[in-house]
Amino acid sequence: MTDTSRYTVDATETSLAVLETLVASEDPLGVTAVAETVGVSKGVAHNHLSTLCTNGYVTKNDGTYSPSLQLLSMGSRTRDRHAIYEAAKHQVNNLATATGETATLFVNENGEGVPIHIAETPDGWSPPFHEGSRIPLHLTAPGKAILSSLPEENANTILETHDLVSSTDATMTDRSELVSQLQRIRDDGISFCREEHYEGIIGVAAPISTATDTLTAAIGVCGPATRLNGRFLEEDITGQVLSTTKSVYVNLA
Amino acid sequence: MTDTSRYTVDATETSLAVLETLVASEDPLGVTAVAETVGVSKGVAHNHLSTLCTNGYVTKNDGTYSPSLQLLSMGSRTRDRHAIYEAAKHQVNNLATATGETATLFVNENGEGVPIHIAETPDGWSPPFHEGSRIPLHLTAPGKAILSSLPEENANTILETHDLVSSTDATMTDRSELVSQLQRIRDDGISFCREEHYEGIIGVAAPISTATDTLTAAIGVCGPATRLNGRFLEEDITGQVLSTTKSVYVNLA
DNA sequence: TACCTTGTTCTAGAGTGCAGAACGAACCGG
DNA sequence: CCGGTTCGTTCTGCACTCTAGAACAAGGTA
Repeated sequence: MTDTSRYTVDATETSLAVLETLVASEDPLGVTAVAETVGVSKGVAHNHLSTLCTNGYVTKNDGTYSPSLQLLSMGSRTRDRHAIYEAAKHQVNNLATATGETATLFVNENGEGVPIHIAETPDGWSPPFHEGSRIPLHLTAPGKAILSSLPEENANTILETHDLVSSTDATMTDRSELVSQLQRIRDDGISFCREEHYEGIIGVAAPISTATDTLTAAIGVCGPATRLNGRFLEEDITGQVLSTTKSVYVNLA
Repeated sequence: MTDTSRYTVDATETSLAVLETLVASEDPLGVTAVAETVGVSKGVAHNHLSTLCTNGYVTKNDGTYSPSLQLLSMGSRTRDRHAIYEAAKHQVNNLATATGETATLFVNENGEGVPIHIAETPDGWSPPFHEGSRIPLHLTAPGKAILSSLPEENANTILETHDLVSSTDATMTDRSELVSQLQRIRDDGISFCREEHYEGIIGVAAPISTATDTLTAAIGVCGPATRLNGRFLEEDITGQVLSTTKSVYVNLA
């Protein structure tokens, strides 16, 4: 008995597992492969796949199944619910163009950092996360910027419910050390990440100030340390991030 | 008995209806509102909502529910399955910058046109559709470009299974007329839309040629007729669309 | 305080989703 | 051309899950 909370719809969980299996796979999958991955019988996998199919979440080609772009539609609708996205996306694009580096817009969802816009440059480098990923707040520059600008009690509940999981050697796993760094971020208005999330990747970010406290988001720039080292200050990328967040603030008013 | 095909998982359909209700709503919804919209009892709505919640598809705040950015994550993963997206996104961005107008990348999914990338300009105008929407192929310039470049039998099955639904007065609802227009598009390599999808919006598009016939996609430019009229030829926006698709072709090789 | 209206929990039984087996089609090597 | 394998699909009956509806708790309002 998979008793997560007594009032859980098992069939739904099976369907979601099927869908996630398809999304996670590189290539289209057949019924048998899905059944094995999810751990159900072939017949059941078939029932769930055809249900997802008739509802438009999955497409079928030559007996193999793939997730459909309906997910993109719902995802983009969900992103549009965050007012900050419309208010900031062009400025984030401009930031990427001006710096020649990847610029990102992060929001806080349930105590985790989620990039809802990633503006890449045509140089071919892409960050190792994608739009919609959940990334622990303490791991990235935008995440720490968000943490630093949250009301203190909210930040504390987040730190209590989410472990400071380690991602690289540089990850900040000590809470008191993190708290003092957050204070420095509050003082300076700027947040840095030095390979704390991925080896070889560094970033800067600043929180987006808001009149009301309902919004919490941050804008950042990140890229390979080999290319970016020193440039945050030398080329004033830091200043560009700050003025971007300020112009978004004006845009919101 | 909702007998769509005898082997359908009803509980899954209920959960999907719940999720879609949340996505469609502007604001977070409570249990009662969801129950009414979906047409189930309060208790059942609650079960499905908490199932979606524990699985990360929905977030809960003060007793109201919203769709979560997990949908964006899965949507963006699904988009990344289309190799054309990586190959074309920067060129589409450049096209938008060069023309000062909205540029789009469409693919064909199950006989419908789906924009998987929309590059807007900072002028504030946004197209009335969003990434992931399904749009009948005959309604848009990119859609017709796709139809024209499909192998003839595939195009025919699409025209047989999808009605030429009317969207505006200008919509092409006559099949033979459409077929002859498609031939012209094949000859010219370029496709136009003159308010056939929405009043006041016009567009140009060209299909992306491919060595293998597996890919079918198109790149276009669209915007308000009041601003765009005449400029397709005068400013050679048409030529820019064409050279963009050519450079993507090279990029794919 | 009394009375709404929320969200949540509970229960019992109708009916549905489940495993597993059987079917048919496609493919492959001999 | 044919036995063997593997696939997707269909089938069946029973166990158990999901459902409706009622009851409960918690807030808000007058």
